[in-house]
Amino acid sequence: MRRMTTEQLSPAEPAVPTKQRILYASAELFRRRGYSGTGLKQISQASHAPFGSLYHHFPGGKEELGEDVIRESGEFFRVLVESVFDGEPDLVSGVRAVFDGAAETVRVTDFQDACPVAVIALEVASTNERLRLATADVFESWIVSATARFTAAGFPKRRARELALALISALEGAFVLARAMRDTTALTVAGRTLADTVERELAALPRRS
Amino acid sequence: MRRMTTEQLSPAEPAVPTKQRILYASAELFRRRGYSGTGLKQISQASHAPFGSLYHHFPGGKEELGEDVIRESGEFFRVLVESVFDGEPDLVSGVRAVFDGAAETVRVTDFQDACPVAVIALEVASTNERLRLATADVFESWIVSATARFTAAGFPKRRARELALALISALEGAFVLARAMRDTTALTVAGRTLADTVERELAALPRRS
DNA sequence: GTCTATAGAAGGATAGAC
DNA sequence: GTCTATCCTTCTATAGAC
Repeated sequence: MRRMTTEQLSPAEPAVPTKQRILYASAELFRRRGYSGTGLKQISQASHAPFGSLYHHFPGGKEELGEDVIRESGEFFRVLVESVFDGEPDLVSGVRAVFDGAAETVRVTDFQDACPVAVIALEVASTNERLRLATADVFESWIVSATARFTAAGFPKRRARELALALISALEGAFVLARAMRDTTALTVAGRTLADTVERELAALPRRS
Repeated sequence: MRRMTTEQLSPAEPAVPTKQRILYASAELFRRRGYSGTGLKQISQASHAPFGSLYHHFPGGKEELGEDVIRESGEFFRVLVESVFDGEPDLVSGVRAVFDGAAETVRVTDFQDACPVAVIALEVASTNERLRLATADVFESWIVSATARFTAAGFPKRRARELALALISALEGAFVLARAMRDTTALTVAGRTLADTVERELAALPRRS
């Protein structure tokens, strides 16, 4: 599967528009050092963009940049996870593949990368309503996306959304543990546990006509 | 149950030793504004301690203070969760009570408080080895604590630890979602999902002699 | 739209009087 | 142990030349 990182999208090549370079570099820095822990000068340097360009492309300053990073990263990961699901024969193996893919990614990046949405969500949920709302919107879009998978597999809508919530919760939480402990076991175990639940409930579902 | 917050432990009363006031105020600020997002001058102000006292009690500066906050908060929450478990008649209702208690807490604090350990873990796991190690130690202590509960209920040690990992992952992840979305559903759903898994596996366990 | 320079505030840290 | 004053760096943001 594709690696769950945006690293390869932050080149110094002039072919990539300045605004995109800034966005990608910001996402990389935010997910590793946090939102508060990342300075605009660092972003300017990492994106090979002069400092003034940041305020040209993001007149709202760091906050606007943060919001754009959240929303773009959210979209990126939603598409990525959907592609992982699409590459699997059924829902249960799809769930396993998502967690195993995440485990592989954190291992390959030497436990450097976290989910930028979760990092910012934890940091600013209490203090910055604009960014909090952006993270909430992203989580909701992920939930809607996953819920559709579960309903398509036969779950009633209500239960499908609950399982989507449980999936994303487990994934984000296991990410935190795996990175802190430098051990991917939390991710693989969380994935298998949830996959087992889905499999069992799926088998107990009444047959569709 | 007791509220999952240290708020009440950060009084201005001179009866509380300065060092403790600093620790409590730091924990409060870190969990709401993050580690990088909290300044030492803020801590000095919130703890009603002169700035110099910070470096008197924590010669290692912000990093030492951060480590102490992680380890003390970790111990605090471990004891708190154990007391919740002890107040329930069995393991399954204990699991539910922990998640429901967490949901109640975030609701009561108006979604202000996160888990300080998770916040710092996400922020600094890649950039500060000392703090990363402290968060890893805390997570490990939680896992050990939860594993003991599961083994006592009859699970084999290997599976007990897996369930402990799944529990803490789900709890931390649901915390992130609940706070960002200002909705405790993620916590209650994650708790119920995990409790169901535990209940089912418990029933399938061979009877103990 | 690119880039430099700098303002003004806040950051962590230290020295030293009391 | 308490508290004030200050140092130097870094932060976000802005002004303005090109």
